[in-house]
Amino acid sequence: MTEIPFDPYLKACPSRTVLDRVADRWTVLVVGALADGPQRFSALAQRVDGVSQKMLTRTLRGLERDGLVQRTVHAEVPPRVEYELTAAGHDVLGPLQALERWTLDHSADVLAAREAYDTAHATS
Amino acid sequence: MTEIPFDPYLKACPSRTVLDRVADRWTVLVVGALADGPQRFSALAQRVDGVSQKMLTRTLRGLERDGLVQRTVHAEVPPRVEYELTAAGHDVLGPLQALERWTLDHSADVLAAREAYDTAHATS
DNA sequence: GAGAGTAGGTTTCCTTCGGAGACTATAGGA
DNA sequence: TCCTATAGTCTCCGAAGGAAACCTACTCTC
Repeated sequence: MTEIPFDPYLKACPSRTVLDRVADRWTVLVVGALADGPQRFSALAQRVDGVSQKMLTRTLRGLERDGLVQRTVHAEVPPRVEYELTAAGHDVLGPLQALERWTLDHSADVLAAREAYDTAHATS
Repeated sequence: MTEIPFDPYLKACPSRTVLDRVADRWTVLVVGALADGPQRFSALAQRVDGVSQKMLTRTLRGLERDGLVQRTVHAEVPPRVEYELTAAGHDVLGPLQALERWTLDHSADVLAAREAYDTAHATS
């Protein structure tokens, strides 16, 4: 088989577009929110505070397109749509939750560093 | 001590801004490029193909402000500036490289899923 | 049978972000 | 005197993201 060395450091490499999907703030939060199991659109909108409907829709569509999320429409009234992680989606959960955990563990440090930096670089 | 439960799922939580820094495509690539050791600005610009000078500068400044990168100016002519990861920067390297590795390992699957999706949803 | 409610979007408008490319400061060398 | 090299900054413009109104389909209430 042909050896295609994916390299996201190259602008033109398709893997760059994959990285773009995954290294995104809404992706991290939405996939993280789906870790507990299937969720409805409105439940996700509540859980991921501050996401606009447009961006939630776009993020979910993107994840569905990339095979990370399964979208299921239940033909009821009012309609019910459920999103859940696919096998590939569970795969990416590991790295993304690692990122999320790092954020939790180091937020205090980072915020302190910011304050120190801003103090040191204040327009005197 | 006061218990401040950081939660990036909340819009107003400061940890959201930390996640924004770290869940960013340029951050992933720049920190990844610094994994091999100190790098000069121009070396980073070459390694991270497609990054504009503006975004490279902004990303590095942000990482410096957050205490993840150390910036060292050598007073020479022409000037020489070196960037290297701090201890905290090495900490975040783990999750970020995990993401990068996932991207490498799953790009083919994701690209295939995209093609399948686009075929299925083509405007007929 | 007119109007309201509900879920999951889509559309519109406006602000902000990101990219391309020109411009800057500095000092040694031709 | 002019050129070069480095690490940026500045300016302009198009694209992305956020807020909020609108849409659809059906069902329930009055």
